[in-house]
Amino acid sequence: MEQLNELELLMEKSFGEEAAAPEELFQKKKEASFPKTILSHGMDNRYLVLAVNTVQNKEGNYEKHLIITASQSLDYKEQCILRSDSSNPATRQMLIGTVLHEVFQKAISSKSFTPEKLQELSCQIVQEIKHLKEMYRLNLNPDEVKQEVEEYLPSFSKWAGDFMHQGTSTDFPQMQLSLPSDGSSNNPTRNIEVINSLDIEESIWSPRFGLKGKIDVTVGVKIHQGSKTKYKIMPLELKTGKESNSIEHRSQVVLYTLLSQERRADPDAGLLLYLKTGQMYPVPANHLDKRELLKLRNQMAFFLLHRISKSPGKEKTQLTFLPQITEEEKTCKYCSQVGNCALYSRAVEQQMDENSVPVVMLSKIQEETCHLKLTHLEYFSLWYLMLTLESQSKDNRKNHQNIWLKPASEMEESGNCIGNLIRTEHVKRVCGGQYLHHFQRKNGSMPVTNLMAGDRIILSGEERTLFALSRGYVKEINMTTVTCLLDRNLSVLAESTLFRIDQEEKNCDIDTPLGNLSKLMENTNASKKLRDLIIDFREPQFIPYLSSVLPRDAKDTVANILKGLNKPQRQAMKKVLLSKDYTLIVGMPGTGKTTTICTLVRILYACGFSVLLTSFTHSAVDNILLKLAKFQIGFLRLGQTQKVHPDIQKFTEEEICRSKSIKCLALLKELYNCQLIVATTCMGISHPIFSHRTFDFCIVDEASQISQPVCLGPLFFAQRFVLVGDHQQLPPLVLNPEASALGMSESLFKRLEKNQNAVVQLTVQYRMNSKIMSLSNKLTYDGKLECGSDKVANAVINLPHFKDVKLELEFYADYSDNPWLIGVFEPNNPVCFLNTEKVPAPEQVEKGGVSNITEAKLIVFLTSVFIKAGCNPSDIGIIAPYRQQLKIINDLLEHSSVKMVEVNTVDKYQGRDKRIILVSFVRSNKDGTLGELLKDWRRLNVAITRAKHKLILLGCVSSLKRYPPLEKLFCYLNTEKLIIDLPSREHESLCNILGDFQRG
DNA sequence: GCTCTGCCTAGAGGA
Repeated sequence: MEQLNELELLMEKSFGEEAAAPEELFQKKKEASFPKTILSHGMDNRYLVLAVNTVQNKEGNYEKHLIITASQSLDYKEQCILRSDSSNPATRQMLIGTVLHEVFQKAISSKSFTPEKLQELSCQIVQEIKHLKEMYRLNLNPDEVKQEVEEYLPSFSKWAGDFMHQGTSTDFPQMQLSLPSDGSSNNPTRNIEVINSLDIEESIWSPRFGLKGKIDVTVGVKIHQGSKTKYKIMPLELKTGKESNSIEHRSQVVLYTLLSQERRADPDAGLLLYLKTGQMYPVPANHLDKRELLKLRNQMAFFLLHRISKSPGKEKTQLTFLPQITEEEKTCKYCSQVGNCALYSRAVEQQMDENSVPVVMLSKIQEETCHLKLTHLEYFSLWYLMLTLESQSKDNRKNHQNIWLKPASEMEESGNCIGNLIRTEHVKRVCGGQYLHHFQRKNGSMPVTNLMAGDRIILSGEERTLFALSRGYVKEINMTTVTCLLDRNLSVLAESTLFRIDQEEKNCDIDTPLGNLSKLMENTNASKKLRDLIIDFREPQFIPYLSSVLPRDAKDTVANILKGLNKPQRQAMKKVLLSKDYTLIVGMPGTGKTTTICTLVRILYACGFSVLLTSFTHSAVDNILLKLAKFQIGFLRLGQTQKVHPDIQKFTEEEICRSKSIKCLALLKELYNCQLIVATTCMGISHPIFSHRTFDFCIVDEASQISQPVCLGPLFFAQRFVLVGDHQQLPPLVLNPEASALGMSESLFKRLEKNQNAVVQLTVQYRMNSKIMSLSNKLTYDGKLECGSDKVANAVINLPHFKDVKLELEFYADYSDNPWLIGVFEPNNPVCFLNTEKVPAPEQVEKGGVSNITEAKLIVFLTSVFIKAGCNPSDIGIIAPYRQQLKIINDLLEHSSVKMVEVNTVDKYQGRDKRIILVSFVRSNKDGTLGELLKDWRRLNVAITRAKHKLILLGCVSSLKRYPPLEKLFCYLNTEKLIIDLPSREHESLCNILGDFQRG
């Protein structure tokens, strides 16, 4: 039964039929196995396999069903299901290994290895939520895990008794250890004494060797040789598996000695401790070994660095070949990456002949990939290439080298670093692996900085040797102190240590989308269905009659909920309920997407369906949940509590565990299984809940803004899915131009829209009045948008003091012959474009971005007038495509003491609205320079669909009409006579008025 | 040419 260890083991009582084994053979086996076997609980238990059946399960995966018995009389049998779970490489041994590491680390830190202490520690650690979560994932019984952990404990005590007792040098175990620094000395026998633990999980990055890692235990060791004693600080590596003292294990220790040199003197050697037996081996770090390991490291790095190449002559970028596939079948047999390796080889390298791949491996590749069509392989390689390109794009590769190379004082100028910090107050342990630290500037106050609460950071010492001590995030920052949650406790360092904090680079997560892509290619029913639908565009199917899906007792409730909806919304609900595969809901601007999703969830809930609710961002997920919470519908919100909306935090796993003080697996299971509705972001799908639960429906909001491999993630866990979005609004963000050209910004929503029978459009909108709505109807929606009611259609802005303001303005200047001001502020003119051509208002291009100071001044003037006329500042929104312009506008507003007016980019305003929107288009030049941003008609569509009652557009018509989308807009505005020219030098007179305004 | 959001992510063991 040895080989069962690598498989997920599931025991179920069963008295099912079994295939009979030949009687003779069976008798022999029975006699051979039973007499010697101890039939008890625990690790050494033995069973006899009576029959084996291979069965395909619901998900299409193959399982082995064994009938086994533990009794000689054969009257008590059990069924044992063996599942090879390739998508989930975590195993029981890994979990037990992790727990044992923690127990040992806690014991050595507290310098106590008494059986009582060890017992207490294992009890505590096994009960920690993070481990219970893994037990849930792996279907393990906590008692069994605890029992298995406890079997190691006597060896812990034995080890401590051998190496850590009080005594003379010769009392310690003798070991063969020749330290490289001793030269070729004669006698390699030493007595080894472990004094203490100096650090646990010490995290070291070594730019010098190009390595990083965490050292299990950093120990102080005395090496006795005769009367001589040497003191060394060494890495101690713990192993819980078989005592192999293998080349792999020893090499790992050698690498740790290299890391260790970044912080202190060369340890010359490290220690390898097998916790099963308490046996410890010294590992000398010989020069030649180090050199060979670094050579291997460099070969690996080479392949990782050159994942793509441009073929000579051609402009086309391609994925490069991976290192040659090994010829050893055995190595492949136990590799967790065989599937991916075969897939890459077949799809990317297209290696299908004996010249490029070892013959024995060809069949392996064939076996792993034969279920895939050419279209699937092409989809895989294209997305693999695009994801790789994107992950290598400039913004994602801001490397860590500055933290290492540049002093903090220099880095502070960028605003991403704070140096010269000392620790104040005590370090507070918040929970396992999170420590609250307070820092203060050693002399003086904090520098000007971009760092904000919630930012991920890297903490280093000012000294180079203390590079990247810990990672974490900023909890709070003010003029005098920074509070950080760090993954390590820094109180082990001297109090006078000077620290620096650097903002962590954004490393784009390529693992999740790649993992999803790989999963899409798996030979399971769920993946096959998604491949059919997504790659091969199989037509989505629908059930003809609602009666077959609606439970009778839910009909009234559903009918009631439907009452509150408009016609297209009801159609959407119906379509979803009838769907067997998927539905796409197009939510045009202002059509109540969030309300529609909320209603959809309520209906599905009433029917007893389970729903997985997701979106790319936390805020989009919470928007729906905030509405849902009002209807007394229960749900579980997964994800980090600190990222969740404060009103939703009480629904997070962490909060529920805390408030109900959940400390056992049974309660955790109940928590995971009790809600029909589970909500999380698309990236949150590695949660253990998804290794057991599937859902009737998966709803993805903002789907038109999510890239395909990310959007795919949650879809694996549901029978059918609903994508909600609008591809006429902004697409997924892609940084790399080549990836973008290859089609990376096409969302799954856009791709599947080809199947029109799956699409429902929400066309009735409740945001814009009819004049504002007409713009995007002409520009993008072909007149499909309609107002929800006359009230919506005719709504205008209310400016109670406008008459007074008008009088005041006329006091300064005569506007009778150029009444543009009235044109702008008149509530019955909901749309106008102010042309700055004659002013003029030229743009400024700097390295930080594009801006337009004249436009900014005009915008601020208009805003001030709206407020003076009685408009609530929080009803006004200012939009510009460029960050630099926002900065200038914000500065001017602050100068004019205008508060509560929200200034943001077009991209950030997607999904939001305001009563009044002012748009500054910024671009204005004579040389014809065009930026990329305004070329995208979807960005323009978003910009002009945010205002409810009044939309003021500001820019230079002659420059802007070079952009096709804007040209189309001007064409319409012209026919409606909505473009107003500003007179020459108008901004100067207005600025004077503004000054008087504020004084008055 | 200037738009930016998700991820706790190194190592826990197998042979």
